Amino acid sequence: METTYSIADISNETGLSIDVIRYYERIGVLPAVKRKENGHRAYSKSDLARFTFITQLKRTQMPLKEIERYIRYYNEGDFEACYRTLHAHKLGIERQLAELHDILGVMNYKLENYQQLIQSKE
Amino acid sequence: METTYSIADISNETGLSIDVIRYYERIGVLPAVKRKENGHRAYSKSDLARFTFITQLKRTQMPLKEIERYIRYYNEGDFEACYRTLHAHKLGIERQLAELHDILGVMNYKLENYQQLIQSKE
DNA sequence: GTAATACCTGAACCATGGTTAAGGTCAAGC
DNA sequence: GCTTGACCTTAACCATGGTTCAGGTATTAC
Repeated sequence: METTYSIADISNETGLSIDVIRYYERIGVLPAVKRKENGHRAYSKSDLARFTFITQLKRTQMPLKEIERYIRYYNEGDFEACYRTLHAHKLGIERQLAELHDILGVMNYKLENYQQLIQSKE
Repeated sequence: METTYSIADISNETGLSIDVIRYYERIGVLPAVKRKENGHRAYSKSDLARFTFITQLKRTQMPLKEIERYIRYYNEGDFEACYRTLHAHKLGIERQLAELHDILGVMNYKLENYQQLIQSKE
């Protein structure tokens, strides 16, 4: 009664294209998984959970190399390294959030200027 | 009494490397500026202000092509297009902020797990 | 005069993150 | 038995965003 997922299922769940999933596996970002007799990849539930988290890391602009390193630490059981990597990355995201927030302010100011410019021309 | 800035000054103010400034000029992202008699670029105060804003856009991951398009609209006096471009981009940033925020939540959860794992091993 | 500094140009090179193409296997439905 | 669909592999190709190199000019400092 083991549920397995095809590569297309994983693509649907994670939003990655099928080609990208194979590419990530090739470069070591997504771990290789079991195959069915016909050679097709058969993903387990825990594979899916892992992949979901990895794609979340990717959405935060974590470079593939760093994701790969993180995965490696995890596979080696070096959870302190996992912690450190994740924590450092989190600080980076927080800095980025703060910066984006500031820039939004600048953009709002510019947008107002443009609005006035446009209205005064009508 | 016109203040001008060298390319090194602009590099210091914007955080872009000198090479990148020349590269951006080449691909049309940063407008070309006046030269001194010796051929060196002489940036004005308004150039600096523009470049600062452009580098802010870049920090929000706006692609160089889109920045270039925005600059073009501006030079053509098409402020409505400027407005639209900026506004659309702003919505994108807001979506990204929301997503990053969610993922931070996931990361905090993971970090806690790792902490417990690490402490239980000590 | 010569060295160091600051800039200039054009062109080659590079890293990252994919995408596409060519050719093949396997199972299901008609 | 043949087409369709889902998957497979290897390898070439591509876009973006730079970086580096080679060779040259002008200014200042000694």
